[in-house]
Amino acid sequence: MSRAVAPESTRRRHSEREADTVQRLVDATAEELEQNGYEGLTVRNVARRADMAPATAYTYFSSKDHLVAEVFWRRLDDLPAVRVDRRRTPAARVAAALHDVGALVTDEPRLAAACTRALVADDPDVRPLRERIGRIFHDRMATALDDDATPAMLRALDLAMSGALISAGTGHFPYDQMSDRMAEVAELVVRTR
Amino acid sequence: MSRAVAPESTRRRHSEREADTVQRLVDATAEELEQNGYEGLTVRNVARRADMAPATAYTYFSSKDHLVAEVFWRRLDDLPAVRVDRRRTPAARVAAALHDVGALVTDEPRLAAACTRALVADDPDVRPLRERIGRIFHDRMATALDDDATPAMLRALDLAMSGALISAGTGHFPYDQMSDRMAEVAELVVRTR
DNA sequence: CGTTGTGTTGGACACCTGTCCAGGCTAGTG
DNA sequence: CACTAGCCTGGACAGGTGTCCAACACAACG
Repeated sequence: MSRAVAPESTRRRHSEREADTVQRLVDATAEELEQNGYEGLTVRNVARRADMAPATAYTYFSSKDHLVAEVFWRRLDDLPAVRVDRRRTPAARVAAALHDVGALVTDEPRLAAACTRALVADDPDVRPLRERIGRIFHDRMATALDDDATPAMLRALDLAMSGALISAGTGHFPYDQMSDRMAEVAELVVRTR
Repeated sequence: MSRAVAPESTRRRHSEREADTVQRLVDATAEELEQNGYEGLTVRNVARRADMAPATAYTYFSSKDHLVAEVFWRRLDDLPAVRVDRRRTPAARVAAALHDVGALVTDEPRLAAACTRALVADDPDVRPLRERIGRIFHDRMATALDDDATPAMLRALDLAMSGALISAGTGHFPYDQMSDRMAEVAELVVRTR
């Protein structure tokens, strides 16, 4: 990973200068989100915080949802790789693989809650980010389970993971329970063949 | 169920006349959604279609999300009750219980897709509807499984169901696969004790 | 037959959204 | 040093959002 090779999430390719502009926007979004949450978030506010004209922000991001999705994706992409301890049960390995994700959403609940909204947006620029994010979760769980998993198990875990993010994001349960809940699902879903 | 006793989803209690106004709004929302989808949906458009002033619509519904959530909830609430055939496997019973839900979202994909967005809104008027809708799914699955289910299994299925709705709603798979996918999850999750 | 209460109305409000584009600034090249 | 790309800017645009409120219509009641 990651920032070294220019990421392709935004609307255009990046020169060094542009990459910096994008980075400033990403940082400003995270700050704005932390302080004022999704409701307070405005592309124009973010631009002001990043000290640039709104039109510039719109050059790189098509909407606030795009901005939020990008921030979340970068956070996830920066997470340390999954390390698999094969002595543990499959459920424990899933929980471990999702531990960092759980910590992330627990640490930045407003970012996480914002994603609940942003990731379902049908802005065409959000879709690829949604897919990448889904793939990150999928790959973490697949890695954790390695050959204890069948495709059907992974499909079940993928569904549960989306559900967990949404449920926590809408306040159904606290973010810090997320990896435990997923462990519970894994417990039921996975068995050695 | 249902419409006979005034439902409490909307902002205010209803006289007969008000209940009629609300019903017109609900119908207009469904039509508007079917024809123009969520993006084209505007409280003012819905009001125009229902042949009333926008201010009137806002008296009963706080936002388009509230409108959409209400429509979906009414559709679900009107579904025939779950009938349990105990000779079938638990997974088959879950699939059967969700069959009507699958048919609903397959028949009205634009309504379903709109819900993907509307139900995560943090409009305070949406929350109770989100909860009721969650409860409908939960109860259908709990009824289908009866005492083959543990609380942990139901929690897992609840997560998977939210995930399924979101995944289908964002185009990850078609709505007509929803109950099959849930059957697959149930297959993994449920076993007799 | 008036009065009262309930529901509806239209229009103004402040603010947000995403788009557009002519013009300005600046770094790097020749 | 002058010039040209490349990037940024400011401001205007048409639309949408949700709120408010004074005025209105009309049924039901006494």
